[in-house]
Amino acid sequence: MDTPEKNNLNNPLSKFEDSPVFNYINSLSPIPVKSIHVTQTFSSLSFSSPPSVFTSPHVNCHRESRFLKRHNLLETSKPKVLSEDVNSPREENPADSTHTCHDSSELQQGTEKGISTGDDAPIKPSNENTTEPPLALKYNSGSPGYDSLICGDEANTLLELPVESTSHVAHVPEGSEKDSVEDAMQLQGICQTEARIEALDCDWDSLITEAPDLLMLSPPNMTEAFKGLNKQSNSSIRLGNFMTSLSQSATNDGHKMHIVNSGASGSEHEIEDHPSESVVVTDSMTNCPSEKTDDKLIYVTNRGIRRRCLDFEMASVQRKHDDNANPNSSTAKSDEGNIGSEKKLIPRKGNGDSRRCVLPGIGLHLNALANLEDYKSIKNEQLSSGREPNLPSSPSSLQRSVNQENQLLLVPASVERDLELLENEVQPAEDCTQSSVHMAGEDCQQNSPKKKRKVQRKLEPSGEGESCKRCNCKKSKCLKLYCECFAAGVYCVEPCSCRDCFNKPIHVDTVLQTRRQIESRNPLAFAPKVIRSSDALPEIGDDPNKTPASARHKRGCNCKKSNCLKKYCECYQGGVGCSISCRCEGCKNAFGRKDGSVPSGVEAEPEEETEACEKGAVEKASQKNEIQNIEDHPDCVLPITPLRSSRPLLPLPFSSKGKPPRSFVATISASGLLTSQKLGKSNASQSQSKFEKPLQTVPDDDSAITCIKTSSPNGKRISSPNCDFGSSPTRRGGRKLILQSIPSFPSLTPHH
DNA sequence: GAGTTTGAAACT
DNA sequence: CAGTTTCAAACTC
Repeated sequence: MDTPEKNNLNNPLSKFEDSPVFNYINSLSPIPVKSIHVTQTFSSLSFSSPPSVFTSPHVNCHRESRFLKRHNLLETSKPKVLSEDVNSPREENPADSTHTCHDSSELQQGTEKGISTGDDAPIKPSNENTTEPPLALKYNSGSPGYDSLICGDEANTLLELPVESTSHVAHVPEGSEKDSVEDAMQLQGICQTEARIEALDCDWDSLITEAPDLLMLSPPNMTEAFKGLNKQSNSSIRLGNFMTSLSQSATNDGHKMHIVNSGASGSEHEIEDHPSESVVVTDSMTNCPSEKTDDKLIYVTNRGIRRRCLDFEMASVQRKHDDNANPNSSTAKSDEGNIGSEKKLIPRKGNGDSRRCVLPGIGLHLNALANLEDYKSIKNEQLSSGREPNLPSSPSSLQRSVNQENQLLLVPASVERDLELLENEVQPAEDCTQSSVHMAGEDCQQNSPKKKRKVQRKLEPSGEGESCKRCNCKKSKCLKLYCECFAAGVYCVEPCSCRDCFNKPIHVDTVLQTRRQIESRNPLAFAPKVIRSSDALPEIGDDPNKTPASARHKRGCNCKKSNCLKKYCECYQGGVGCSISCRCEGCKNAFGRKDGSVPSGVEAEPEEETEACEKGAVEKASQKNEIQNIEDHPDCVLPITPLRSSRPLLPLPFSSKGKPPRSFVATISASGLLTSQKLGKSNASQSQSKFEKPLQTVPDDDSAITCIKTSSPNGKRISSPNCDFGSSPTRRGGRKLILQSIPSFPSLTPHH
């Protein structure tokens, strides 16, 4: 176990010197080759990737968090190791390497699900997020450990998040075994540098200008890293060149990744690839300044976007990034890099919307997410933080981070602190981040599960709750729709106070199976309950139902005592008005009554509308709605639901099929793959409007997809969310047909 | 924090 | 499909 990797590691260094990096640095255009490799690996991997039920964002986050922690630990403990000897780190942690090997082997062997077993071990830890020195050590130990972790986690993630995640994962685990190994080797050395570079990336311009200094100063490691890369020497000179190249590349592409990659070599290729893969995301990312700031961050964000799309995916991606970074080297550097990225990420969040962050759940509905930088950032954050990044929620934190970004570049330590703080705060919930995108942090921040929950609920009754899903299940084992996390397609996270929870990466198989069962029963079971479409307005107009709100509840509520004025009412909770499909009694939904009457002006925009009375409620609801929408309808919200994203994982298969169930779609979209598409139709506009960055995903599939599912297997009123928006709202009239025609299930269940 | 209410989810 | 039970969130005290 140890030996091979070690050997590889050692060799890599030499490789490092030899080709990629050096050449890269010298020439500046290294990207292509590696990136290509990466992509390939990804592709292979991605396909192979198993179906993860949800990739739980949480999981990913945890992992990431781990990474971060690990990184931190490493950094603190072994910052220089990498720099000194890229190889050494790997060697140092033979045990780790072994772990990695196992994981990787398992992953590879298991390819899809086999991983789960292997993953379990690794995953659990990751899930816990709790600081794990061991993990850190693993990572530190070198890429191997790192890889292992990654493999395990990633494997899960991969399984979960086939496509994007896979890509990331790919390099680590299987795929790119060779490549990965080499990359890892290189990465170790490079990673450190990259990490720093990334930090630098935060502000290329500034960095560039300052680069020399920064490199020299802030990143002593950088220099070291470079040395490591080069193995000594000329780091400064090369750095100078490197910097210039980077600056150029950064400016030009906006993909810092390239630069980094070039510098870093190997692992980074992946990054580049990712961007390409998650085109939308990447683009968005690139666009965002913040993105630039963090190469890795970008990666992560991209990944995150893809994922969160699925949070899971995101997490996986992030992991990969982290892994990539880690692998190399120095975990320490990698860690640093990660950290840096994270930090940066955080900042971005702060800067960007992220605060809002982050979206929840899986929510993960995520097309938009992909688009949204915020979403990305959020995801990244989440990932970095751990499962649930809390979303950094705290704006303050975000802001801090933002401000820090620059500082970070210069002053890593401070950044780290921030990151840690963020992590602590954030960890709670990915969902939050997502859901909260707007609300952001409110919820997420909470620490204790119960408290958090309550707090969140109080704070963010509607949206956030979802976004940061945290359940309190006692009997369902979190394997039923009763469980919000499960329903959202995300893994339960630490903040959850559930008992006997099986909704964890460790139990991926169980989760998937259960999910399948549920989907078999009701294909739309995991679809967003509330379909919002800003676009829907027209529909609304059309809709007799009157849902004032653009959005609607997929099934409609059945309230009898709450008058649809409390969260008991899913419509209300979702911030949408009741519609014809609702069977509620005495409907007084502030967002729109079943009869069509609009309570108080809610019609146009529930969120805005509700004002008066229920403003609070309404607002909350609206917020939730937004969140939900996002989650539920990736389309609408960017970030959307991690849930969806998580779902998407499952869907991946669907994707192949072509028409994932909405949930699937959502998830997919989140992941960046398909997601946007779905939304595209109905929600795209909305999402865009809100996020504006939206992927705008390609509508193609979406339309089809969206409509497709409307027919519910179960028969309860299911209108595909998408359809709903698009068609349904209008009501079923014509659209139902369409829905029927569409095979929602296939996409969903089929896979597994 | 404990208990109650509520309605969705699950079951029959 | 309808009725009942189970469940956990939402809510209240």
